[in-house]
Amino acid sequence: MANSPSGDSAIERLVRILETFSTDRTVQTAAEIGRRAGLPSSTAHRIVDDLVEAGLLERDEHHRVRLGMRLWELALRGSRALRLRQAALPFMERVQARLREHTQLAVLEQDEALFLERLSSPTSGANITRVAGRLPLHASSSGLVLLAYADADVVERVFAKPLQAVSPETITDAAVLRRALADVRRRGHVVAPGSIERVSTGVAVPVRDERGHVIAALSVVLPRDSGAEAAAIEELTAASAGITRTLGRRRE
Amino acid sequence: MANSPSGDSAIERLVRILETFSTDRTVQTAAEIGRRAGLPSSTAHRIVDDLVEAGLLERDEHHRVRLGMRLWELALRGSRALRLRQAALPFMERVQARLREHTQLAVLEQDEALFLERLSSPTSGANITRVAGRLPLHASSSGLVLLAYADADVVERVFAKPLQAVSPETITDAAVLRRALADVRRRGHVVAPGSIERVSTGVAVPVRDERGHVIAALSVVLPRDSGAEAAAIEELTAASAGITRTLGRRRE
DNA sequence: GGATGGTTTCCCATTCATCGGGAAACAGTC
DNA sequence: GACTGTTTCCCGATGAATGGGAAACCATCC
Repeated sequence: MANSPSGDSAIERLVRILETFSTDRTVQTAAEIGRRAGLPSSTAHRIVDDLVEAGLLERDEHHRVRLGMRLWELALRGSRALRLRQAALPFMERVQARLREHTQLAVLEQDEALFLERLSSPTSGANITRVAGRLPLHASSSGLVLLAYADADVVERVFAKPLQAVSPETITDAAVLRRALADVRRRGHVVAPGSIERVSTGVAVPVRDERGHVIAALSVVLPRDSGAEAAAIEELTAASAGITRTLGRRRE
Repeated sequence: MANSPSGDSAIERLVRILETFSTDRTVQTAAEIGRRAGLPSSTAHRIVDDLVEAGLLERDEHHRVRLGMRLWELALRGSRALRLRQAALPFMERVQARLREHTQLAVLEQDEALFLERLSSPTSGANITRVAGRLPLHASSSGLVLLAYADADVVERVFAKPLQAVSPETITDAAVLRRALADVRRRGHVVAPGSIERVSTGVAVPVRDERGHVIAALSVVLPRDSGAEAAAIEELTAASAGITRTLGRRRE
């Protein structure tokens, strides 16, 4: 942009604006967006107007603004996320039907676990993960799986920073984490009690594409001492294989 | 932009670029994007680079480019589409489990029916709708429902243009369409045989938000003469009510 | 091997769209 | 009605984005 002392491109700016939205902040005024994105009020207004014009944002009855369906549509058409989600959903449903616990699909994105889909259990409690939400790689069963099969540079970056504790039982020691990752690779699954919440255990397995690359993690959250770990591993492994098979078949 | 004879804003341009992607065109070269979006090659390359930098696009092994997970994430956080989809999914699953036919959720977006979710039937045939796909309002059962409860200006715009036939049985006569819409409002559902495919019948009902506004259409696609219409209407109506109830409960 | 069609990268002078300060109109709210 | 926050408008200066062109880079095919 001309005359932008902030020194960022138009696109970075757009991303910053979109980032001001979140699950618990779905509507805001143009001024709020400006403040959060570090933009002068008049600039923020102009850009927001443009975005509304283009359909990426929508106005509600109070002239406030929220993410538009058109953005959703543009982001999904032909996205990897959609294809993977479509392939995975039927199998996730089966897992959910059998185990009746939170069932989740996550991918590695910018050194974090990004959750593409979740089927919630009506019985079981808190929802720690959310669709389009993120968790650190070392602090969730899905993350551990993704990290275990991740490229070397990702692993390096994760170990370069201190391992933040999410719960009292999060792995924060690098050596312990390395052993855990080796374990995942050896066993092909992970059982992580209390890594996020003390009362629950995450069980996760890798999901591979048609060429054998790990592209996602499939997981369930069990109550801490349900004793259902073995059954969960079995269900998840079967589902994972099914997803891979589906991905192999071109065009659903 | 400085020096842009095309006379369009940076955002329109971005939208045009994103629009070059589709379900059957998920990866392309920067040059292809430029051509499709009507941009000079050097400009296209620069913008694509920026988008990759920002994570909105991703490169594959051949330096070609596709929609990025980050875009997906940004588009979903707090979007209306996500919330609605989340609320609807369990009910859609139930419908699908009972009827074993394609089950779909669509919203009105820019005078067309935009499909937010679909659960496919393993038994039943072709997939006419796709997640993030669109259909004309007058040529699908979902569309008819959405149109029946749409704002006057939408209706006006639809009737302003000639009604394109999608299949031999698509409603193309304005008077017939008006009667059909009145029917939908009176009955609270629609049964549309052959509007898209000769061999199938669409059955759709409106989905209302907590305040009673119609915000979506829920539909199933039945084989033409299955005789399951009545059962479908009943299932869909129950599901629709369930979705409304779920939406009423704040924060899932 | 080398010729070919396409893609990508780099360079650079021009230009006009973007930026943002400020002030006034416009809500909502207490 | 006074107040606080939001939105809309205006406008001059600035420099970032533009796009033409040429060269480097790849595949692929003959």
